[in-house]
Formats: sequence, C-alpha cells, structure tokens
Amino acid sequence: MKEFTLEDKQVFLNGSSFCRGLAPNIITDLANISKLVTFPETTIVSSTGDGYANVLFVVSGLLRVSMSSSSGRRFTVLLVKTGECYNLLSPYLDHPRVLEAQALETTRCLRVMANDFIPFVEKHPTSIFNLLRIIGTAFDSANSRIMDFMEKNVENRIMRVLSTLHSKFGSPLHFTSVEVSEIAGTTPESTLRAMGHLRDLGMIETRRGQIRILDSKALGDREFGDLTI
Amino acid sequence: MKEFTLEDKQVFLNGSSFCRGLAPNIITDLANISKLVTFPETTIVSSTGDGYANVLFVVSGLLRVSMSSSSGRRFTVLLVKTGECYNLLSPYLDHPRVLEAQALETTRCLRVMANDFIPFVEKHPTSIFNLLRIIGTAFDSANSRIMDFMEKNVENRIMRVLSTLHSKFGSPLHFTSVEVSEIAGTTPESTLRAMGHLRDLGMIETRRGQIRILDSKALGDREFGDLTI
DNA sequence: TCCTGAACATGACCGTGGTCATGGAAGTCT
DNA sequence: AGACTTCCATGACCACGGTCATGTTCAGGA
Repeated sequence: MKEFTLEDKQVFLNGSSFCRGLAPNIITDLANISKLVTFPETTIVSSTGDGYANVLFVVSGLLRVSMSSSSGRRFTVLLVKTGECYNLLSPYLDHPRVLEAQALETTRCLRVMANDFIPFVEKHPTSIFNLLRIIGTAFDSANSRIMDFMEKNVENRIMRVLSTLHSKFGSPLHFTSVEVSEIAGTTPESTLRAMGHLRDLGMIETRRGQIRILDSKALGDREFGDLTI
Repeated sequence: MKEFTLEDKQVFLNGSSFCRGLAPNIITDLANISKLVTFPETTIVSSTGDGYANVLFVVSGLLRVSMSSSSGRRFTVLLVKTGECYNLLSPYLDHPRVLEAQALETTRCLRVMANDFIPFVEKHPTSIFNLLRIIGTAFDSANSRIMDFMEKNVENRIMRVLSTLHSKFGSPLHFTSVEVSEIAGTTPESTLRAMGHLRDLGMIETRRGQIRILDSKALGDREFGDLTI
C-alpha cells in the first residue's frame, strides 16, 4: 500500500466532520498527532470495559459501534463511515465505556491517542464546537430512537432505519436482515416480514444482502427526520 | 427572599457536579457570569425548537427534561435536581434541540447565558472534562435505556427506574404512576400493575403519590447498574 | 460440480402489554 | 360538608411481535 503522507492526512481530515470549519493550522496539528492504522474485517476494535481511549477517524471502511447484553442481543448505536469519527468522548471519561466497536470491512483509520487528543483540544478550543455538535447529535438521535420504541411499530422503525441508511450510504444498501434488525432493535424475522411488506408496497426491492430503496420519501419520518446511525 | 450573594453562588457551585475538582478562581468566574432566576411550578423553561441556549444550574427544586411526540406521549429523559445542570450542550449547537424542560416544583437556578458560557469554557479548558463527563454519562444512559426496551419487560424496567430514583432522591419517592410511566416508557396502567406486583413481593410500599422502597437491592439492575435520570 | 453455510422467507403459536372502561379512594376547594 | 379532581386499582380484550420450526435460495469453497 502507498504511504499515507502528512499531506494525505491533511486532505482527508479537511473533509471530515470533526474538522469542519477549522483553520488549516489546526488541521495540520491534528494530522501531526495522528497515525494510520488498519483493522482487518471483523476485528474487534474495542470491547466493553476495556478502556480503549483513542480517537479514530475512519479513512475507509466501516466501523460498527454497538452495545450487547449478557443474553447476547446486540444493538447497533452507530455506523462510522469515511470522514466520521469514533470515541471522541473516551479520552475524557474515567470510567470505561459500555460501547464496543468492530470493523465490518477492512477499515483504515487515523488514530489519535488520548494523551495527544486532550492537549490538542485545549490548544484549539474552537474544536470543541465540532466535538459537541457530533456528541449532541448522537445524543438527540438516541433519545429519538427511544421515542420510536415507545410509539412506532416494527415496520415504522424499519422504515426510518432504511431511510436513514439510504441518506447515509445511498442505494443499494448492503446490509443483511440481521444487521438491519440490530439497528432497528428487533428480530431478523420481524425485519424480513416488515421488509417483505415494504417490498409489496413498492417502496424497496431486495436481493440477497442488498436493499434497493425505491421511494425514500415514503420511508422517511415526518416528525423527527433521519436518525444518526 | 434573601439576597443570593456572590459568595452564596460560589458555595453552591462548589458543590455542583459541573464544578467538581475545578480551581476556586474558575468557580468565581462562573459565579460572576451567573444570575439567579426562579421558575414557578409548572413553568415551561424551554420547549422544543425554541432555541433556548442558556445553561441552568439547579439551586433548589426540580426540572424535568423530556421529549414529546406529536401524539402527545411524553418521555422523561432527565430529572435535574439541586447541584445538577441542564442544557450544557445548547450553547454549542446551531440547530434547535428536541428536548423540552419544565419545572416540576418552584425551581431556582443559576443561569449562564450562552454568550458568557462559551468564553468561560474557552478560558478554562479543564471544565471540558466535567462537561463531557456529564454528557457522556447521559449518552451511555440513553443507550442503556434502549437496551432495556429491547430486553426487559415493563416490570423490570419499572424496577430499574425505581432503583435509580431511590439512589437519586432517597425514600419515599414522591412520584405518581403517570410520572413513573413517563420515565420507564410505558403506560400508567402497566406501571400500576407492575408496582402492584412489586408491592405483593414486598419490595415497595405505595401510598397516593408516594412510593417507599423497601428492598432497593432486589430492584437494581445487576448488569448495568443505575440509569442517569 | 457438489457441498456447506448463510441469508431469505413464511407459517403457527401465544405472551406481553397497550387500550378502554369502570369504580373506588384520597386529597382539595368553596 | 359536599362537590370535584386527581390518582389508584383492576378487569376484559386483542394486536403486535418475539420465538420456534421448517424449507428454500443463493454464494463461495474444496
């Protein structure tokens, strides 16, 4: 693989959500403390309680951030794609996080160690805005998903998930029923039934491991819009 | 009512979660930009989409932070009591928040305007740790509640809520079935049925508007502990 | 090419809990 | 004291969706 130069880092970071609107010298500082790392597919990047405190900026690939219960059920909190970041909060938290992260594909990331990230933020307080914007959006999304559990039936939750995934990843989506069910908080069977109905209604088309969105407008949530997944 | 002097502010802030471990001069700075305000019972402090961006530190009373759907169902995200704070993120967010806040009792707060709060944090970057710790805890709690929706039945959710409320407010609790149901994400009827069963099991005692916890250990969640409500 | 495992699909069953309805008990106001 | 409101309590109903079971289709590997 080609070398990932400082300039490559800068170009990439410049397009990332965390660096939106930041001055070039700030991005250079961040590039300087970052290091490219590669996680092969299925790698567990961090698991519950392990105290992994590095910040990761996904360059390519996909990270799944999830939460699991002792009974083995998994809930997907976030899918971190190119330009997005994971673990922004951990450098600041003493207690171990409850979330875990796994690479769904071979994933390259720029890694910033907690010990470098904290001084970076202190030196450049304007980065707090982006940090808090990202966290705040995720927090709002989590609460919005709770409302969905209270109000919506499975089919409507699936619709909102598909609409969100479509906004984020385009069409067709490369997710299985298990993956969608772990995002929507239901079972694979119910997911397949719901998607079968949506297919009958002409909103989507499905193939093995592939979902094509035909009517994203009909799928979306009128009240709260897309989630942050 | 007696004057709330600068020294009163400092003493109060010194005991608040946001100021834990902060140097005295930092607390003085915060006290200087804060102003005591009083919200009579039932006051809507901020409602969805109104762009209220001030930070509030509850001196006495209780704020309920909640989310409502168009169909009128309310979900209580947070109960902000003495020493805790509300709206830490809003000064940093451009888009309006989805949460709303109401005073459940006559509530006195120290209010810091967004325009004063942002420079304060920039001047004292160590306050970021507390800010992010509070946000991170709330975020983890939200995800934990989602897991509860997926895994637990109503009775177990109620148990976890009661255990958490007991840790936070002691015993007896002064909440109605409607209020508990809005925290647990269920209906008042189901809440009453569940609490009736818990009463039969000898874990709680109930009177009108009052819940006495008898066996907090049996109520608690073994896997994830208390929530942040 | 066959074999194996994963993903899709669908039916049957039934428990949880939301909804509606009714009534009683406990405060509150005039 | 009586009227009124709020909260507690409980029963009946039934729909949603989780669980289990069975079978088919598809893709990749030996």
